[in-house]
Formats: sequence, structure tokens, C-alpha cells
Amino acid sequence: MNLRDKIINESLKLFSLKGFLSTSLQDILKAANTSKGGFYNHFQSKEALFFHVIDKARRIWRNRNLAGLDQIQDPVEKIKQLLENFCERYLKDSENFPGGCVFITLMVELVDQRPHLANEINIGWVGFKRFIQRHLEAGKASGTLRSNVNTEAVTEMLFAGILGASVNYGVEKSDTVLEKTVHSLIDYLEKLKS
Amino acid sequence: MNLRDKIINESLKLFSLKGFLSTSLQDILKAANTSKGGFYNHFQSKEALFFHVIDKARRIWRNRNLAGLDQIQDPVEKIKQLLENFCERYLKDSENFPGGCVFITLMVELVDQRPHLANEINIGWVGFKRFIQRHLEAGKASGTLRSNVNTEAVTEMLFAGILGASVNYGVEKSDTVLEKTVHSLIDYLEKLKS
DNA sequence: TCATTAAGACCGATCGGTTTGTCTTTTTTT
DNA sequence: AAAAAAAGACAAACCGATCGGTCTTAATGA
Repeated sequence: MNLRDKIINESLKLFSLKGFLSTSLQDILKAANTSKGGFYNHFQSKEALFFHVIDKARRIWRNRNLAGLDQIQDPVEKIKQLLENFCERYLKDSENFPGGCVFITLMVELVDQRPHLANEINIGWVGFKRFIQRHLEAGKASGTLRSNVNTEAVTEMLFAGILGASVNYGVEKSDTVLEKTVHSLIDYLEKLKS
Repeated sequence: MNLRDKIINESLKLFSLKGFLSTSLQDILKAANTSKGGFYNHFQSKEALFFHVIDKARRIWRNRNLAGLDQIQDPVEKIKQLLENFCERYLKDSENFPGGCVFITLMVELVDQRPHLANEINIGWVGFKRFIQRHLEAGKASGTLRSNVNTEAVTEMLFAGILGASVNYGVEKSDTVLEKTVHSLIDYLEKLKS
């Protein structure tokens, strides 16, 4: 693996553990086994690295969470599979994310300190919410969900549940608690069916 | 107000915005309009200050979230009121918590960097979960909730929902989104009644 | 007078970033 | 093909600023 990719991969791990501001350049150089010269030959600044790391994290997120969804027709079943994926294929990946979901660590740290960096993360969050709500609406249209379901409110709750489960998993590192939480979300979704 | 309390109050605000590690002593001194001499006269270290800030935050948390609960008999109604309080009396308090729930900001930052500080926050979280589950069990015992309700799973989901709603509120600062999320949680609770 | 309180100079360590220098690889020229 | 020149990669010294913390000194009030 070339140095550039190694720096991005190691930074991804460090950011998930310590965030962006608390990860020093020294930390990154040590993890990637290089020097400042090596770093600044590939990245023009620490902030520039941030965007490359987010890009990489997003690609992993999509690979893990959307796996197999195109084989499912029913939109509500798609969301259920996504919740399962989030749990089994994404959050538990301690290889890339030893500190839990990197987006949450970064967002909480940066939202009030580096708004322009936090905004880059928020773009993904908004897209994710739209994805959920679109499928809930499709579920209503196809008659799977009751017609009086407030898709926006349910979307916000599912999203909050996922966020909270991620935070809690970062604290407890308990697979069973994570599964219980996510299955309660799925249970709630089931109760909205007509 | 004496200097000691002023330092604690200003630190509480700063910690909710930037966390513990990213808040420098300079930030605190400037906000409290004092000097290093003034600070170290009252606190033996920055870490010592941390525990006093947590103590203050906990007192505020209890005042706001438990308000009026002793006037309610039904345990499920108590939890509903707690959810309302969390939303209306606690999270929206931008006076003490301009950056949203200080416990979450601190926990996400410290869990992998200062475990002994994160543990102090976790003590409160564990107590909060126990509080919820105890009342859910009481609701089951009194016949309010269905007998097949898995109180542990529901507790984890309510807790995750609250965490996630707080994170999201810190990002969006939207009262209506917060209310929709919390009311979905209450809606879920309603569906568990017998 | 004598504690108490607070100001700020100062300490070593570390921050992100720049610069300089060396070595290797690639490209151009003859 | 061989020599010369340019470009790229990486190491390490160095920069000013800031970090948490110590210590001396001066003001304040009982």
C-alpha cells in the first residue's frame, strides 16, 4: 500500500478514536510510520486530509450498509435490512473504526468548533435521512405501512435511535445491547404496518 | 457570584461547546475574567475542575428532568413526563448548555482518551437507565404495560433515542425536529400499553 | 499585621506547518 | 545508449504559538 493510502487509513482509525482536533499530526505520522516531509508531500494540510478521510469513510459506510438492499423489493424490508447491516456489518467493524462510528465522533467534536468541517459530515446525514423517509413513503404508497404514519417523525426517531445506539456502543462496546436497541427499532417499525 | 462558582459555570458552557480537552485553560480564564493565579487558587488542576463541572451539570440535569415527577403516580406517565422535561426544560436550555447536552459532548470525546473521566459520566448514564427500567417494570406490574414487554430492550431503545435526539439537536438546533423525535418515542411507549 | 486572593512571568512540552537537504526515479537531450 | 536535468519522495531540523502547570510578587481586606 502506498504512503498516501496508509496515511488515510491510519487517520480514519485515529479520528474514530480521538476525533480530528485531538489527533495530532505526530499521532498520524507515528501510526503511518512516516515523517512530516512524507505527509506534506501528499496532503497540503491537516484539514485537506480530513476531506479524504471522510471520503474513504463514506465509501465504507455505503458498502456495508447498503449490502444486499438491491435484492429486496419491499421498501420497509429494505430499511429493516439496513438496520441489520448497520449493526452487523458496519458498527462492529473495529478494524476501520476502533472507536465506533467515525462520523459521530467527528460531528460532536466539530459542530461548534469547525462548522465547515461538520457541514461536510452533515451532508451525508441529510442524505441518509432522505433515504429512510423516501422508503417509508414508498411503504405507505404500497400499503405496507398504515396511511396515518408520520414518515418524517418516524424517520427522525429511527435516525436518532441509530445515532444513540452508536454512541452507546462506543461507550459500552456491548454487542447484545446494540442488538437489543436495533431490534426494538425494528419492532417499532413492525407496529406501523397495516 | 464568587470566582470559584463563576469558573465552574463558564467551564460548563465551554465544555458543552468544545468538550474538555479542546477547552484550554486560557478559554476558561478569559470567560471567567480571571488569571492562572485566580484559577489555581480554587482548583488544583484542570482535571479537578472537571469533576466539579460534572457535579454541577448533574444537579441541573436532575432539577430539570425530574421536575414534577413526584406528582405523578403511574410509572409510565412518569417516563412520558421525563421525556417531555428532557425536551422542554433540559435540552433547550442554551444558557447553561449552549452546545447541547454536555454529557454527550464529553463522553464522545473522552471515552477513548480519558477513560477515568468518561467513567464518571457513565455512572450517571447507568443510573438513568436503571431509573427507566425500574419504572417500566413497575408499569408491567401494575398492568399498564403488556406483560410480554422486554423492559431491558425498551430501556435501551429509549436511552438510545434520547442520546440520538440530543446529538441531532446539537447539530440541527431544531426544536420541531427534537419534538417530533421525542413524541415518536412516546408514541412507541403508548403502543406497549395493554 | 497577616492571611487570602489574584496577576502574570515563566517553564518544558507539544501543536500545525515550513524549510532545507538527500536520495531515488523519471524525463529530456545529445 | 549515455549523460544531464528535472521531478518526486521522504527525513529531520526548525518556526512561532499555545498547551497545562508553577512560582514569585503585588494588592486586598480583616
